[in-house]
Amino acid sequence: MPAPSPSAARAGFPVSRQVLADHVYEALLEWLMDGRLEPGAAVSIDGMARELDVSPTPVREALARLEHTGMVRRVALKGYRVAPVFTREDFAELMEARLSIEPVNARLACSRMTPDGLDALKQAVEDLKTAPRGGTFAEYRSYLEADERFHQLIAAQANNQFLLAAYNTLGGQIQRFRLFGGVGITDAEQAIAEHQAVLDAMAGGDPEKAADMMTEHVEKVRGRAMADAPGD
Amino acid sequence: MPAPSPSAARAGFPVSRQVLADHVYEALLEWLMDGRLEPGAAVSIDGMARELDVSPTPVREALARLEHTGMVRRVALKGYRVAPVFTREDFAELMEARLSIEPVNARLACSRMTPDGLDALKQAVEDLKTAPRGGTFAEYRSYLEADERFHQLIAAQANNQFLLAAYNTLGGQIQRFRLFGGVGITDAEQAIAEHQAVLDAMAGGDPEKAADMMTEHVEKVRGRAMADAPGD
DNA sequence: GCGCCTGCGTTCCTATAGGATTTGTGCCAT
DNA sequence: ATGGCACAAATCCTATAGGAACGCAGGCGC
Repeated sequence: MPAPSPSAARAGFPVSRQVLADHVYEALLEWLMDGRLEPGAAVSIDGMARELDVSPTPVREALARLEHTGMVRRVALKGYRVAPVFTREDFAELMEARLSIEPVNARLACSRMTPDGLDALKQAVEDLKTAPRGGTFAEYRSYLEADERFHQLIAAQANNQFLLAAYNTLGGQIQRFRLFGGVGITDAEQAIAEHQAVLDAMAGGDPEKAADMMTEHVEKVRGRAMADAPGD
Repeated sequence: MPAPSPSAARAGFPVSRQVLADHVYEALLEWLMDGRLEPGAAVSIDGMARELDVSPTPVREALARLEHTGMVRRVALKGYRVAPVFTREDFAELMEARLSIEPVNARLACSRMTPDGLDALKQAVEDLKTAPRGGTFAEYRSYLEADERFHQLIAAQANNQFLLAAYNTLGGQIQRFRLFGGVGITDAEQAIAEHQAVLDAMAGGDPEKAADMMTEHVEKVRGRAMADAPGD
């Protein structure tokens, strides 16, 4: 159907070309990560195909991949739904998992840090500080993005493909919780200070301290969230 | 005609029915896990469809899910291949990741252990002891299966969906390494003793010791494997 | 001989069609 | 009024067809 551009043979196509299913995957992931698809909502294959103006086949493939991230769930012969909102137990489990992985990432990232990596981290913290944190979602969206980016960069700098994959799975869930956890951004000052503490330890080249600061950060995030949202 | 028996009206159909793509997924996973599909081998969509006597569509869906486990890799417009053999660095990274997750699993599993769970663990260790460890693959296949099962059970008993998901991703890679790491089973006696030590700590209800024993086990596995397979 | 290109088979990728299943609605019997 | 059945629409699931890209072999020019 997109006959006008049958091939990416134009100058400088990406090193690895993408197919339709990849674009669908990215579109769905973006919609999940920025709240356009709400927890519990049905994700119809045919419906998505109509909306994206593609056939159901690539949508099916993209959803099959997304299922493995835990962000959508499938019931045979019934279809896909966005994973439901976190319960209090889910959140506790997520934080427990973060506590077992992120401090390790921080320690490894610190000992293997590159100058570029450190710059990127500094930029993320800077973005956190300058990001608006107003009431509407569109406002503090960039704040959440910078938060997620900070942790993702550390996982990447740890230079371990398996830990990175494990974190990325968690990261999607964390971001979904940030969006739908019920609480807005009520702890920006403290969170920024904790991020800064991690960054300082990294810049100082102290792996153990970086790990400790990360542990402290995640524990405090857990404490604040559990206090803010006692319901459920 | 009062024929209200759609199809699954047989006695006790599974709570969640399966579709073709699920069967294809399981078949491929089994072939990957028992060595029938060797690292680097091409996994043709059409070819698999012919072999399994289904259309390419469910095969494509199954492979899309498998890609996210890291056991197969996809190159756009070129197809899927079984992930290549582990390099020495890959193995080191895998063990590093295990060391950050499995001791935590062991600690949590110990404090949350159920009697049934403990029985299953005991059975796994028993199976390890009695499994043949002869030279041919078919011989020590059950040994590898019991090994993987032991660790998987602990991850399940930890009662944390995220840690379980993280472990399962690692577990597939671990099993693939056990199969294709180049070394057969040269350390059964020591490995069994280490498993027994973990089990004893679990049975004794000492979470910290369980975690320590697990750490020790993984570290020793790493040490033995690095010594056995110095190449690469 | 070496490099390039041209043709062909294989494979991937997307769209489409049709069967199977679930869900929602309305009617009928109790 | 309530429960159950039948019918209809929407959706999922699988198969199939055809276009597009890749890999390879063979031939041509240098």
